[in-house]
Amino acid sequence: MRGVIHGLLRGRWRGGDRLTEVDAADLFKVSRTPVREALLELASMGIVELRRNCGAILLPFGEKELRNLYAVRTLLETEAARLAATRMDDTAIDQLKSSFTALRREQRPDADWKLDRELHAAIAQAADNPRLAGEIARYSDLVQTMREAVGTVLADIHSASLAEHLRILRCLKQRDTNAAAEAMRQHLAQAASSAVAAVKQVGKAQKH
Amino acid sequence: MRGVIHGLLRGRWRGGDRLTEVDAADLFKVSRTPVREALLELASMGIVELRRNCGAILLPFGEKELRNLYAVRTLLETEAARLAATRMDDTAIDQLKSSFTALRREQRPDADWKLDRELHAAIAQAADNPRLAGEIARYSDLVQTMREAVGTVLADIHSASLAEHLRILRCLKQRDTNAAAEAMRQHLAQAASSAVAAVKQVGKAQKH
DNA sequence: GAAAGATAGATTGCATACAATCCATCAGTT
DNA sequence: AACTGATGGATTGTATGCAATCTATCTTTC
Repeated sequence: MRGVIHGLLRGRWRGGDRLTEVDAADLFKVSRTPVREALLELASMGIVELRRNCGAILLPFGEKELRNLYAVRTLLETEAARLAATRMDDTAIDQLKSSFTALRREQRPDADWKLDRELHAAIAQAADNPRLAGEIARYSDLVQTMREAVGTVLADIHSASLAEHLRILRCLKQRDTNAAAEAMRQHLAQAASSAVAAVKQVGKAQKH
Repeated sequence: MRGVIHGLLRGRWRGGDRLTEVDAADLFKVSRTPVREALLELASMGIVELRRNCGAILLPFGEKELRNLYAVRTLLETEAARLAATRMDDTAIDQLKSSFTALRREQRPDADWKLDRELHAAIAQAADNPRLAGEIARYSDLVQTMREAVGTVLADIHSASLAEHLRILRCLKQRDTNAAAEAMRQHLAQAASSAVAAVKQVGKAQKH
């Protein structure tokens, strides 16, 4: 039950909090079985640590952890961008480019994330390495999960992202591998900074 | 039940084979519950694909998939080596070096893999990014699982690995980030070639 | 003959009960 | 007073039954 996963985090569990299977089951009005599977998935995503007969403890998630996460994500996605620069076909690039320019006209903030995810997925796909694409998708899901867990503060994509996206697409179109990788790196650095800022804001809010 | 995971593969399931939960449960004389969790873990490792009401299908695993896997692994581990070159402390490096030279004298082939895993784990640890270390451990486990699944053919570590290990340690000691990353890359390239050769051998053997 | 619908079988998703394991506390002994 | 062993509570690991869902085949209708 995927809802359980998000639910587990939407509440404000602080890092180090301990949650047993029965507690979680009671909390979400389901049996232990789906909770158990949800916890296993959360553990595989590195969000909780499962300790035998001790319950699941929610790992701390602050600036340091966020930067570590984005470090790995950057590693994966810059490589994908590098590979995509030689392998992605022009029609896919043009299609995405027009999607982004269309988005700019419409000004729909909620569609930003969707298109962002589409771009990253398309690049991962073009890298022609399903395993790499799978890892990228995993991290995309992870970020999405954390975003929902932290709340709406992270909902706004940073304003410069559109320009960054277009720059990535331009590099891909020009078949410039190094430039594409660098553009992706900078895009993710911006995203990381934005996420860190949001987490800090939430941290402050929780103290009040 | 981790035994189930290995057992699922130790048999010769060819890529595309379909296995339902009840079949697996009967096969290993356990109930569906642990089988289910094992399949979920296998799916998270990208070894099987879970299709609703269709059973788990074992993904094909040939040369292409192996090279894709090692491409991701190389990405993770070269970065770890790069980071470790500046952060790993001398005592840890020296300790590993002496372990390897001691191993050379003893000539115990079964201890090779263990020490190899220790080296990679130590470097991952030294990178000071628990998430990166976690991913590296995940891939180490994955390779180990595949190794056991394919059989004893992959059991022999390639002969040049000792020299490669020592070279990595030398680069780390010299705090040469680029050299350490390059040494790790070459080491993994060798390992990949060795694994590919073994898989091909098994493929031939299965045809007879 | 082809397509749409129904029906039966198969398969997974969830709930509950039970067994095994672990941890902490407390009593007893030196 | 410190250490060892036992005991009870808590927590996870596993088994089993039932409900929901999907797939494939067969039937019916046009």
